[in-house]
Parts: sequence; structure tokens; C-alpha cells
Amino acid sequence: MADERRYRIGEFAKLVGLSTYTLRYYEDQGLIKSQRDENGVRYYTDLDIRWVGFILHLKGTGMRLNDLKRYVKLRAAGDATIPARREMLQKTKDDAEADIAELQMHLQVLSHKIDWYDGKVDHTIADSESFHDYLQRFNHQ
Amino acid sequence: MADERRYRIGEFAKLVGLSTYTLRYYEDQGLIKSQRDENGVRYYTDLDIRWVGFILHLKGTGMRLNDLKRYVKLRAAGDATIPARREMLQKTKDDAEADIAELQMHLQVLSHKIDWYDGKVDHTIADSESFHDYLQRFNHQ
DNA sequence: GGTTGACTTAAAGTGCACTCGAAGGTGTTT
DNA sequence: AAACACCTTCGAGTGCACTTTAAGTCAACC
Repeated sequence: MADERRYRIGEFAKLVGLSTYTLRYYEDQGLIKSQRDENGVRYYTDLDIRWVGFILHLKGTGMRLNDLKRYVKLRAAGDATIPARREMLQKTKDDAEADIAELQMHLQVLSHKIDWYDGKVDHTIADSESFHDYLQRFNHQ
Repeated sequence: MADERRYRIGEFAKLVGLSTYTLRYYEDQGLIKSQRDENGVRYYTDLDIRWVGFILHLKGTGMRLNDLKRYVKLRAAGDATIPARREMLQKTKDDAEADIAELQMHLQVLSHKIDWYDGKVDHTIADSESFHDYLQRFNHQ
């Protein structure tokens, strides 16, 4: 209720960690709204901080601007779109989890390579053993 | 040793999951090498499959082309660069792990939002409770 | 002998998400 | 009165990693 505190774009930008350029760009794109004072100068409130924060969580999970726009439109269309929004978030979540799984798979190879380098340096791995052969050791099952 | 089997670029592209364009581009950039037959046509061997596979693991963990180029140069410079290469991989690994941690943090908020939607739909969360308030429940400690 | 797949260089195009600048304006602070 | 922060439109620039095209040549397969 009490959104007394008003932030102009410069201050707001610092609070949310975006540039003023980006804030205007997001507004153009329909992702965020701002209010205007009597001189036409944008201002934001604490509610806007929360909203931008949430947008950044969505972006942080890999959601694209286009999907974000779609989400915002659904939101504006009222509670009837909650199931659709839920589905969007679920898909985003599933995708992100798949990305993490893939990333971790790549990371595992990378970790083995680091170990292999260490083995080469301290001679606990034979000079003759290639990384490919070394990797085979871990590919049982 | 026995790298009898030769793959021309089209076949090789399918094997490694890259386009022929990309393979030539990577060769331009110095990331991969190819051999040539008597007509000047590129061919690759099983060793090249492994190498591209490894490159893709590195890319998969978020390594940039420029860093990949640097890595390849170090590799070409011999065993003396193993510590430097190891460091590159370690940094890539650390960065990727930081990325995952951040991603998971964002995912957690997203999961809560999904739960919140579910709570709204089945009325186990009061109509009056905002997501922001709901989130506070999980921010103790 | 036509289709397919390869070759070359160099340049332009794509997609995403900003990021910046020009040019001219208003209002507040020092 | 200058400096500063904001406003507008809108087009151009950035960075990354490809992706495609053009235009011409060459060789193998059916």
C-alpha cells in the first residue's frame, strides 16, 4: 500500500543493477512500467523493485525477452492466465534443470582432465596414457 | 595409432554434430586441423573426433572461442604449458560452478513462484498473500 | 553426364540483448 | 549560470558465434 518512496531512473537503476538505458529499453518492450511526475519524469516505487527483481530471476533462469513479454501479457490479462503462466515457469524450470545437468556432464570431463594434468605432473599417470584412455577408466557402466 | 578411417567434412560434421560451415570456421580460427587428400579435400580421423569432442566439452562449460584459441596455442607449445592449461581449465570450472550456483538460486525463486501459483489455484494460499510475502516465509536465516 | 559434395576467399547476414549517441528540450541543484 | 539529471525519437553500434552467399572449380558416383 504505502509506496511513498519514489525513485528516479538513475537511483532505481543502481538499486536494481541495470543501466538507465536498459530500464528504458525494458519499458519500450513492455516488461516494466514507470509512473511520471508532474514534469513527465519517470519514477519507480518499491513495488517496481520487486517486479524487476522477479524479472531478473526469470532472466537468470534463461528465459528470453520474448517469453518474458508473453509472460507479462498473460499477467496483465488477469488471474485466468495463472495456469498458462505456471506452465511457462515450469517449462523454464525444466529447461534450466536440463541445462544444469548438461553443464555438469561437461564439467565432469573437465574435472577429469584437470586430474589427468595433475597425474602427468606428479607422474602418478603414465606418460604413455592418453586422456582418452584415462577417461575410459570412469566410463564403466 | 591406427587412424585408418578417413572422414570427409560432411560425414565428420554429422559425427560431431557441427555444420560443415562451423568446422571450416573452427579451422580458420585455429581450433581444429584437418588433413588433405591428393585432391586437396579435407579429411578427419578418429583422433579428430576425440579432439572436437573435447572442444565441445570445453565450450559446453562456457569457455569462449578466444580462450579456446589460447588453450590450443598452449597445447601446441608442448608439455611445459601444462600448468597454464590446467589453470585455464580450473578457472573455467570455477566459473561454471559459480554459474550453476546462481542458476540454482534463481531456480529456487521460480520454484516458489510455481508453488505459489498452485497454492492460489487450490486456495491453500490466501488470496491476499502476495508472492513477495509468501517468499518471506522461506527467507528465515 | 548430371547430381552431389567438396574446394577457395571474402564479405554480408543473423539473432540476441543490449548500449550508445545525436540533437534538442525541461527542471533542479550548486 | 553552469552542471546535472532527466526527457524524446530513432537509428546505429557492439559482441559473440556462427551462418550463408557468391562465384567459380574440381572430382567421384550412378
